[in-house]
Amino acid sequence: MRLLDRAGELLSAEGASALSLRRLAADAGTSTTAVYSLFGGKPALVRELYVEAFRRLGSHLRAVRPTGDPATDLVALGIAYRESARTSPHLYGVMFGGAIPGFEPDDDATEQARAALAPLMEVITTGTTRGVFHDDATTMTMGCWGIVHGLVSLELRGNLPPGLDVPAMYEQALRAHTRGWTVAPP
Amino acid sequence: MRLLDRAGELLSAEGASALSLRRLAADAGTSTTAVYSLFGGKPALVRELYVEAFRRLGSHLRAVRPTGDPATDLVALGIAYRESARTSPHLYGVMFGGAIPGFEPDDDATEQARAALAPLMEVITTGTTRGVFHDDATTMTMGCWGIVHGLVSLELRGNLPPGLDVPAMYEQALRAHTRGWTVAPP
DNA sequence: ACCGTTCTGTAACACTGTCACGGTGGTACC
DNA sequence: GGTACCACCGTGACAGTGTTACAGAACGGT
Repeated sequence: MRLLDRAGELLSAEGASALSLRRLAADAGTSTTAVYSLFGGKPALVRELYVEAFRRLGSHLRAVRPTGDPATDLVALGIAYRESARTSPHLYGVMFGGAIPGFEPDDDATEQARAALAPLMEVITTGTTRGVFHDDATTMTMGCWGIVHGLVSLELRGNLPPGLDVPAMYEQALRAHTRGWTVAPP
Repeated sequence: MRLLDRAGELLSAEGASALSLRRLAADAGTSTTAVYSLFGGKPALVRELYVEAFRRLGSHLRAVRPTGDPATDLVALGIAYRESARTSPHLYGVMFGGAIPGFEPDDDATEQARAALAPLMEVITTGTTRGVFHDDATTMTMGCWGIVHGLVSLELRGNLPPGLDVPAMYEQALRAHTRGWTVAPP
């Protein structure tokens, strides 16, 4: 599907506001109607980009091989998450930022989005069964996703203070966060 | 300024896509040109909403009185942050979600945004001087902002799994996170 | 009273997403 | 081979959007 590929390129290169149906149709050598007959409208086309972006994120996360130590695996997963987001920030904006107005992911799409976090969930469950982590696995998974997504989102939007060594701060924050789940709650 | 108030109401009530200059001008009993003579365009008007939203967030955070224990203060600040975001999710989308296309905060606006986190920074610096926390204060502040913003953002976008007890999970994640900064790194 | 500045409204321009209409291509069936 | 069907496509229109040039209107200073 050339339309979808070109849409991804256009989005990654020039942002969400450059992704117009007319421009997309002209670049793909077709007309705007093709988007409606093939997908059903612009939100439906963006939905495909949405699930494709999460699929790509999932494969990035699946590429980190567990070392056996869940704590270091968590940090490695977080770094892979950040790298995946930084390779195409506009795609990350589609995933979480509501970059395209009028697009809200349906339940099936959000389910596929959550499925991208399977490697994270696996590392955490093995950690809890081994007694390295002490809390509920789902709760801890959300905590890890939260800090990773939060820091990446703040970085991409320019909310971090200028002159900050982001990779060092990021890794340090990830280490501290995982440390918080390894010690037993009082 | 009636235009600004109405813009905030319109945004909070019906979302970013309902905030059109014509609708706004008709509601305020004026014309779209007023937005250009008074602000300089729609992005400039949204900029005012942006700094106002962060001012409101800052006052919410400043309303929590420190108890003397930095760890519990951090959790209280996180809960206040979440409540402030949930009272007007669309405003939160303007702050972080890029809800209005074409609006990017300038350096001055992002500086005012960062200033809203002053209460968080204060609690952390007092914690580090007392020896409760062991890392760099700025790094830890970003970590706290990251997990809080990340979890709130995921919740507002519907990315958390259905049926999850969000307040309980949120507080537990915050406690684990602060615990990670209280123990000394190995 | 005059002028200059500032604000306002009207109307237009260049866009956008969306859809009804007519046509075109390929495929399945007799 | 001929034909009916159906999915797809392009043209053109409609209703919106942000933006701005231009013509008045209100205001204050000289």
